[in-house]
Amino acid sequence: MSLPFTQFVPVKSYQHVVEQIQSAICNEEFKQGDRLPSEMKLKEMFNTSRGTIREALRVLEQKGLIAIKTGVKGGPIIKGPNTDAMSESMALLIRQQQISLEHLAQFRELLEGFAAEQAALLGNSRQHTELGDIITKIQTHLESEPQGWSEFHRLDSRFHQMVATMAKNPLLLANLVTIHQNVEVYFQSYLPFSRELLEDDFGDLKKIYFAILAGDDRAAGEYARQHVAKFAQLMKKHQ
Amino acid sequence: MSLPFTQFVPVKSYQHVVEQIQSAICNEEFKQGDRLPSEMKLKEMFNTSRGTIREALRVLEQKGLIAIKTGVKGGPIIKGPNTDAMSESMALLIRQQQISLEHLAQFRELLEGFAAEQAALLGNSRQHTELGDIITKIQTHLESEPQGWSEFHRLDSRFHQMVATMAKNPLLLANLVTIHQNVEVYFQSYLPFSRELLEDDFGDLKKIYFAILAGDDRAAGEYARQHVAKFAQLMKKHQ
DNA sequence: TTGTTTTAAATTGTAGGACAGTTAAACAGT
DNA sequence: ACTGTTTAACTGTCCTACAATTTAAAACAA
Repeated sequence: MSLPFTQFVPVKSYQHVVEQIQSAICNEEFKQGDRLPSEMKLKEMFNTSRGTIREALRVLEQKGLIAIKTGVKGGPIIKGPNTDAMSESMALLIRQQQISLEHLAQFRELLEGFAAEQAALLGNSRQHTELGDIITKIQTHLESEPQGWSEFHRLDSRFHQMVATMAKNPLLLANLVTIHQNVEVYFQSYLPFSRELLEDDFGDLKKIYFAILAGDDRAAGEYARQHVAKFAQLMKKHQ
Repeated sequence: MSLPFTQFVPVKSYQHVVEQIQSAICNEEFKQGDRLPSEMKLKEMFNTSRGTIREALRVLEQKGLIAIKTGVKGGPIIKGPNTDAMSESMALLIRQQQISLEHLAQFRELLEGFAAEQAALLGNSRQHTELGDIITKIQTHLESEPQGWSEFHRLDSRFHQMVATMAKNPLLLANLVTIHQNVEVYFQSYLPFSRELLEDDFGDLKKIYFAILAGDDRAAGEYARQHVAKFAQLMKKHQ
């Protein structure tokens, strides 16, 4: 027996504030960098107390929608769309041991492979040039006898992000960026630096790059998947 | 020239509170359902004001770590690990970037296909039974001459969620749940109800179910992808 | 004029107090 | 055994006050 009644959930007033501001942001009534009114003004606009406004702002901040600056000409500032909140919630799940390195690697392999395939099919020549530039920069970096991962990581991230961008699906891009940010933590703590590994990694990227350039989606996807799988294996071994 | 100095970011006191409570939760010093001390007690434990504690609790709530109950024996309650925050942030990104039906459908096809493959490989017999139960329930529902989508949707969601669960990757599950929720909006507004479609849809689910039962990952994945693609096509036509 | 220091004003950060609203549990009356 | 009442432990909301931070303007010095 199920009556068509739903539970009565009292809505707290800070939630009204959150919802209205969030809607306004999603409807693009603010541009990135715009300042929201100060707490005092918001308090009057919503006819509520400053405490309530502050609770709402904390929530919006946590959602990655605004940042807050102190001082004159400070206040709540609209942030553009970003993966901060997604990345943080994923990081939290990893800390709570709900997501393991294997889970991350498996999901990444799926997405990275697909992204490379799509990039091979959809990439335009301007993007091919841009991808080539990154490859050249890595080459130059390699010739400078680097002693650590950090600079390589930056360029590697840019490469993968460019590939994901070429795949022209923002959902795919957002997920890959988020995963990348979280994998990096493992990377830095479990993989000791070695010249050999660096060159091996660069070799993989080159293979992916040329396959994309040739429009060979099957090969690009396969190389990308192998690349991700290989490094996941390595990290697991060192863990 | 880059000196090894980093900018000084003043840490707000509510963040100390958030970090300490978050660490305690991640270190499993609380069990799911445990009550945190009341705002008054926390205020004294952290030697701060109630407002600061409340801001911290709002953040923890937003992160999906606690829920708050009013009244005596109420207060902040520890939630178990969950993907609420991740789903919400992903949903927000979808809203903000106005991600199209095509993007959603493409991504869903990729994930749903993989999930079905993995479910065929990893599903245990208890899960097979559970999936069968859902199929039976849909069968019963069909025989009751339904006049709208709503009940079918509920069962369809459960089916797909069960498949994703069987794939044993929480990232995949969180993504699929979120996408499902967001696709549903399109579904409800663009697809007029029809008995024929309902039966067609049910036929697809049955094919996926039997492939999973047989452990045939290739077939399960292929059917799942076809299923998603077909409905995306239909919605696009009616749009 | 130009560069530096001081001052003022806008705005968030923190603290404290008051009271209303909500709820579980104990108690009382039938 | 059921119903209503009281109590106490909580959160929800509002208010006020002052400290800390930052920009901009004003005053001052070279």
